[in-house]
Amino acid sequence: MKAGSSAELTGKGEIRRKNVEAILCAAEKEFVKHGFKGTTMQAIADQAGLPKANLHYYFKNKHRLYNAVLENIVNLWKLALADIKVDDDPAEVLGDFIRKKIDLAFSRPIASKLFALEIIQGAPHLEDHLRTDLRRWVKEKAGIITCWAEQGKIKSVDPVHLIFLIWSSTQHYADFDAQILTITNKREFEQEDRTQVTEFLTELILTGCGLKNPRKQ
Amino acid sequence: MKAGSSAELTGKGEIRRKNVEAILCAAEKEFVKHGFKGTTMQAIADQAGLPKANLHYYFKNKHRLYNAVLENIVNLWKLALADIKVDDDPAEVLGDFIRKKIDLAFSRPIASKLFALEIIQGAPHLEDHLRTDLRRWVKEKAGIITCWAEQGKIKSVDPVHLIFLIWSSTQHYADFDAQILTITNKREFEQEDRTQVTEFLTELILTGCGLKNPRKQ
DNA sequence: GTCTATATCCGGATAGAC
DNA sequence: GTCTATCCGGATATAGAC
Repeated sequence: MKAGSSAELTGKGEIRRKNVEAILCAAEKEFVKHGFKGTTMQAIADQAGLPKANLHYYFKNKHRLYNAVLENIVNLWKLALADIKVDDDPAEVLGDFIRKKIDLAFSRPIASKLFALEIIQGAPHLEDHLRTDLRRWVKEKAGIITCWAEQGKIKSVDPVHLIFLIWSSTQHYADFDAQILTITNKREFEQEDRTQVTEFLTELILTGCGLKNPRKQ
Repeated sequence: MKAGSSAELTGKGEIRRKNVEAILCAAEKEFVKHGFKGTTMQAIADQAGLPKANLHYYFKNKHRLYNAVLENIVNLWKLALADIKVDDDPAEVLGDFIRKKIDLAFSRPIASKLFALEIIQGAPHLEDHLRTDLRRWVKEKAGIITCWAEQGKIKSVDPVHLIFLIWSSTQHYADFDAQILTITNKREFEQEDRTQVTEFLTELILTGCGLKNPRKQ
């Protein structure tokens, strides 16, 4: 059968898609556990249930595979960067932002961890994204928060540190889950925990900004 | 000359102390950059300015060396766990705690990062510390915060999540420094940044707890 | 106590059979 | 398109000279 044929329903494209998916998923897990250098192609192959040579067939080398994993994660992040306008209500917007970040942390903890790992190790593969996309976004949003302060809609707080606070406090539940679960003596998070964290952070941060939580009572 | 002799002023103990110190310091840096598996003894030796075989002389193997590094870090953490009493003033105590954590983050960023790395990767070497020391500490302190709430000294917030919030928001400045510096377009933190972060977090978190910042104006 | 030289093993990558 | 067998560089650890 010739390569590239699309005669069959479950054609080669389908197998490829499934294999690539399995490899990316396995790679994410392994890279989090042992970092880029510490992860072996063999371990990823085992996780994915494929022979090692197939990984090289689909991705050429370890670096390309790693970059593919990271790219997926950066895209997730971009989706979570809410679009805020000056006319919006501060309490609503900040609340939404907190909720969105918590959802990401609880639904994709491994992606969150790999992102954190990269930053901790000096962001060697993410420098571009940080310097362009993220920096622009922070500048824009900080400007809007400053406007709100000038209009008396929000207490005058440093907007950039406020953004960092929301990032750090929400991401913590993904990155440090091992610590949190051990300390609270749980095996894994439940829906209840997610709700509780959302309420706690929304309430405390909004109050800290001199805002009223619109969802409270 | 016999081993164990202490005849000389700069005796063998002194050389040992200096070498061990250099190795531990170099190891901390390398382990953060590449994780446990990804770090090579050769890289640590180069960093420390010693031949590789000396590392094995002082530490026997890679695992022992890693554990020695971690032990130092856990001790740092224990020192930062403030001792709180029910009769203390909540605003003073929480402010002190925030300040202490920020000082640790800014003065020992690499130690902070290695600790974070361990937790993110599932805390394989720290489980004991988390389950015993840390869990006990959190339980105790949470109890005190609950007492404060019952006495009306502080708004009724979830004490455990409040502790996590202080940990995450302060540690963020060490662990994510690459992201923060890139976004704010700086080369490194200055004393001014440290002060600003302290004031921002103290003010926002205390306000969020319904407390007045005793150091403000 | 220090360091060179080396034994042994493992990981990334590929050649080539199927 | 898939997988086995293999090459080669590099890592841990140690033996043994100094």
